[in-house]
Amino acid sequence: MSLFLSSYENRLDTKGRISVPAAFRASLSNEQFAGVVLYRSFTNNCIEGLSMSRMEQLAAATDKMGVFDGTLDDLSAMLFADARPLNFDVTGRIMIPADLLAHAGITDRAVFVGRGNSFQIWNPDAFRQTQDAALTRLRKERPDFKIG
Amino acid sequence: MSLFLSSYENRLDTKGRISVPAAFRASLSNEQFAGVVLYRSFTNNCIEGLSMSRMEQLAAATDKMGVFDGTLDDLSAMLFADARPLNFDVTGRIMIPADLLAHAGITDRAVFVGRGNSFQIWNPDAFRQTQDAALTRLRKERPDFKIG
DNA sequence: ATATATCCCATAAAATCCCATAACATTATT
DNA sequence: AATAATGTTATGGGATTTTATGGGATATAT
Repeated sequence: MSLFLSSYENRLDTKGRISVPAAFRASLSNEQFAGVVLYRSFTNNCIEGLSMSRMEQLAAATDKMGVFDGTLDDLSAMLFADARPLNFDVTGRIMIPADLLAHAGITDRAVFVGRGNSFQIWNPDAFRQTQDAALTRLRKERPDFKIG
Repeated sequence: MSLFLSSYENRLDTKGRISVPAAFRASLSNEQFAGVVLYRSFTNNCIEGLSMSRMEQLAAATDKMGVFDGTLDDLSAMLFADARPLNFDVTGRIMIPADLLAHAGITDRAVFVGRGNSFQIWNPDAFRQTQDAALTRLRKERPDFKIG
């Protein structure tokens, strides 16, 4: 599975459509389902994005351990209930549902943010703030960190 | 995995392209992805460079934390969001994005600096200064240390 | 019927391909 | 040792393709 890397800011048009970055589409090119799965982040004011196959992988994983873990069960139930499969149109755009946009505070612009095996969609300003905060936190907590 | 060694100064052309040193390309020749991954150094005014396979290793390491608990490490989150996968063109050049160039203060020339498993890209003058400073510091801290 | 979504095509900007040439280094030749 | 020959690498620039975005027309649903 190829990774989602980097960040791309795109704009929503008057019809509410937005291009999924070409690089992300490339990461999804071997997928059965030509599109993405989105859901509201539990932890941030942003939208979480996955490939359909990763969604299936999650279902399999919860299946295995889920029955005994109440919290996990709740989480995955929520996730599956909230998840929206969205097809690309011919030019690689999607229409993000209004409630997801509201949850992320997105109006006319959005940043697609790579997270390795998944990605997020943010309001550009909110994202910058969160990034700055994370960097500050990192510098404080481990001033000597290296990427090895 | 082969190493990145030595330093090479190359120039950016009018389109912003720059040749990745042939020796570095050779180190990457058995990679799936024909290119490099660049990101802004957290600690220096320079650009960090990695192979894609190294990026994938990192993703695999952080993946266990996963989707449900949302605890993807600050560090890896920042890294994935900032990392730019850049393909070589036919002659082994890449286009370094403008924000990375700005971060490193690079305009028309850049030095590729081997760092073993990774490499860095510097403004030539900034690199020389940093090198000199490091040498002075070393001499002071260990007066008995010999240069070669 | 009215709103909502999908298909289709158009366009400008940016990235990439492709070929040509210049610089360099290495080897061979006198 | 000096010079010529060769192959590799770096750089330059025109042509082509990709990508993001816009909008009209057609379909679908409430």
